[in-house]
Amino acid sequence: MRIVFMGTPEFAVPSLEKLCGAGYDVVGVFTQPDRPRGRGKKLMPSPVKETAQKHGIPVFQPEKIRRDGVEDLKALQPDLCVTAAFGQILSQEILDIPRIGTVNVHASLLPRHRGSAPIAWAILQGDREIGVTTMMTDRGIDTGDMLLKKSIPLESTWTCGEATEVLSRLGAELLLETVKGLTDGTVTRIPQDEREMTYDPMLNKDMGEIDWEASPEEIRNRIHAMNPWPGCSVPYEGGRLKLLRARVGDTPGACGTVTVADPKKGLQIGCRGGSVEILQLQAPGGKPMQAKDFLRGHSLETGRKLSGDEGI
RNA sequence: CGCGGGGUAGAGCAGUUUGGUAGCUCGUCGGGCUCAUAACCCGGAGGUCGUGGGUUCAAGUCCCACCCCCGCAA
Repeated sequence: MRIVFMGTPEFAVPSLEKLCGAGYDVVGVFTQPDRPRGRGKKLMPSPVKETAQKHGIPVFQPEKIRRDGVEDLKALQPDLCVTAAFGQILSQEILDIPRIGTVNVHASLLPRHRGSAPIAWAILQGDREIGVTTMMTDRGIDTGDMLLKKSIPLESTWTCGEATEVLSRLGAELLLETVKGLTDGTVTRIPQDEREMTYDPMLNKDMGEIDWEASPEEIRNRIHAMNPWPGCSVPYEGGRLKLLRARVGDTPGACGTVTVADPKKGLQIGCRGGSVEILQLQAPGGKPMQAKDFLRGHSLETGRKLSGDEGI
């Protein structure tokens, strides 16, 4: 079976690897064009491109596949297309090319969390379970019929980055099952219940703003959901102190004020109905570190307010 | 040449402007105190100050080059 894979970030890599490892004939890979990224503004290939090249698979990087990629895709004569966090919307013309159709790997339990940042939104909204769904891609955004679904409990310690890693592996397994089931006819298409669907917008920097009037759980969820991007931070000595990891604390105090700051006891900040303990943070110019390590070299006064422009 | 911050003991930092004995908090090791300790007291070990060169009587500090780490830009 001739498969064409479309994907871009790290999340899609295990799916591509699994297909190759299972012996499927991946005849081409579509991914986003190299973008200037990283320090020095160098042109960087996407993780999926690097993986494809490692396997010697031809790579196509149209700026807009529905405009510049149609002929290339037709020439590949795919039986099946697989998308995973590709980052481009497919036109009907594209969808009509593969004989069997196009399967998408989506990192949520559809119909909840349609959109491009499903994992972050699941964490942000306090979901107890997260998961992946494979589906037939159609012209809408994550609206197609579902094929297989797998869920796991969401650990309260997980950041979005960590959950993404776990789900990318789960998604790869599910994709393999789906492709198998699709070829031997054992999977069935299940329409999404539109009444239960939610569509979540892309993340932006403003979402890294912490409302200290929120509950400890809500604040922890936000910190974890925004890690690694866009990140939650508070003003600190002219820069920003990034808050990377947290848990519910045990030292209540006024919202947004430091209630504990000690190399041995850790760092806690008061919020509605309790406090949040900051476990891991990142100072300007520094690497991520444990909050207790940070406090060995920086002293924070208890009672200091860290909301607003003042910082800490 | 996109902009900026940084590299000093096991960890986190100060010291660099103005060159002159390597400091702080914590950890660690030994001793003491205590019913007890994330408590306290005493003592010790632990450092090529990122690398190479230069200036100087003298360089963590000034000059040049290089290496590495991090933030912003999605």
